[in-house]
Amino acid sequence: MRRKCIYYPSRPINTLDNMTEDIRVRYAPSPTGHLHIGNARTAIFNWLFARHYNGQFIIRIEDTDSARNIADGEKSQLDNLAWLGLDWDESPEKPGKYGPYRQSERNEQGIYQPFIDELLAKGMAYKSYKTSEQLASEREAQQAAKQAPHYIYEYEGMTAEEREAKYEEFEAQGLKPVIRFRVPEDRTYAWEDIVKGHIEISGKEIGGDWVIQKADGMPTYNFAVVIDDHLMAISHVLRGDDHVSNTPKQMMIFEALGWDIPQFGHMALIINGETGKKLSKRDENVLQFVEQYKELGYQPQAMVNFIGLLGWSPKGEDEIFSLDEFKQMFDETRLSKANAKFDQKKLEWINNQWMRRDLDNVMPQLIRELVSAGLISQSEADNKVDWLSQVIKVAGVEGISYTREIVDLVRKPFFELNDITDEMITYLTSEDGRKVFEAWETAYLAMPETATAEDYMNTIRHIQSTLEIKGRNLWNPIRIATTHEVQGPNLPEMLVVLDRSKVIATMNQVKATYLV
RNA sequence: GGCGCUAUGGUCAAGUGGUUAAGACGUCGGCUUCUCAGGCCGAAAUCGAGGGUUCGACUCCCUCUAGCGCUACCA
Repeated sequence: MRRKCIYYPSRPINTLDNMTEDIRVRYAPSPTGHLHIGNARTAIFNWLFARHYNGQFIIRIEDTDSARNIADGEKSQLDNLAWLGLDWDESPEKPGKYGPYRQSERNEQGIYQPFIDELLAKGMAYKSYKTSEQLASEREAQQAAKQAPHYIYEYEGMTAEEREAKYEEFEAQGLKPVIRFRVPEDRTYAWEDIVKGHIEISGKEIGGDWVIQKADGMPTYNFAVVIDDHLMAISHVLRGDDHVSNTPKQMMIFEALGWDIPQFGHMALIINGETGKKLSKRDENVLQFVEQYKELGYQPQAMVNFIGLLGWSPKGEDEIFSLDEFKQMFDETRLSKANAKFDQKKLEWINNQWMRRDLDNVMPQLIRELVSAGLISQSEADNKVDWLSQVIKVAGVEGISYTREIVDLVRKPFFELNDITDEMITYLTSEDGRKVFEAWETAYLAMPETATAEDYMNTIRHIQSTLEIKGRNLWNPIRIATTHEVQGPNLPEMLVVLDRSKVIATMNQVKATYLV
């Protein structure tokens, strides 16, 4: 059964605000790449959980696989988290009293070794010298026999002394051991999951004795997590569904060491809409990384808004929320149990909403897009901020999904002119076209530079009534003469923004080329 | 194969025995008497299937099916 109350250590946290100081959650990425959408989601929900209950949010780097760590992985992750608006109480750069915050450093300091030794001494773990070839052939044999892969304990029936003797024998052969945990298969591991309710898994289903320390001396993930979560006083673990089957392994270590077990919550996964599978870093067809969205000009608030609604729903009907609003509303019982497809269209819509809501703040970014697209130089842009923001508004920012899209919207006719097509020539040189052009040219030249969109509209309406020409036959010749386009934003508004001398030059050019 | 989890429209989802089954994205249609964008209005679901329980089931139970996850000296 799901319940709103989370017990830690044994009291409902919602009833007493001053009890919430015990809440400590963590985001624990491995620095193998940039911040993935899925990881961002885990981080955001952990942050929300911590902040909603006035708890602490800490970041721990799980870099026990040195082969997979990449140079700037950690920095990039943290930078992107900060960009999203998250903050944290403890991290490698902001050590608290539970440091260090990188598992590699914790290992160097010998934090894990005493617990490995303790388990060894208690006979709950042992040294295993099987080679990867042996392991592979055992597994193959099991699969061939249609059995579930299961580790085969090599010291069955031996006394401790006999086992020690074996160790020496293997060592003499120059073999390096890993440490395996002796899994109690008669136990059932059960917990009340914060999102999924009651879950239980039999010790028999673990797959047998698993490695807690690798041959290189590094602890494995499932072991280090337990040690660190305990030592760092983590009270709640909110993570992806894909960790459900790790949970019993971790529980047995907590138990073996005599420690309290944190509350677990396993969130449904984000899946790829096309493949239906867990969103994977290898899916090239979906933008996977927060950084990619940032580069296209998605707003951090929009990313948070979108992710916050993926696998979680608020009570009312609103859809646009800030991080702070999510924090106020957060309720772990509203976390969805079913996987959610990543819907890029919805993200686009949410980002559009945020850009419009926050247009003044987004404007500098929009202008920067024009500079990086080479439409205008930086110095010129600096001098024409007001004009550029008018152009951007007239061109239709209201319709774009992310800032990068403004470039193509604004390019023509504000920075370049289209070629005149045959269709345009037809509009221009028709009988109506010639009349309209002449009337328009006269009217426009008579108008002051300060004319408003309304003035231009009135002028065009006036031509409509005197010439009795309307619709495209009226508008297109004017559009073509001034912008070389037959479609685009509202013409009167464009005319306000367009440089008058350029418009006149364009009109003269059109006239000389097609209307003499 | 085994174990675990999940199942409301194309998508995100509300819904906890009696509702016309919310809302949003997307799609389609109409209007906004130049186009595009925007705005406004409107349309579309036998609640995975089959059995029960009940006066009554999207809601409870059982079975099936499907999907996903895990099954490493990765995390």
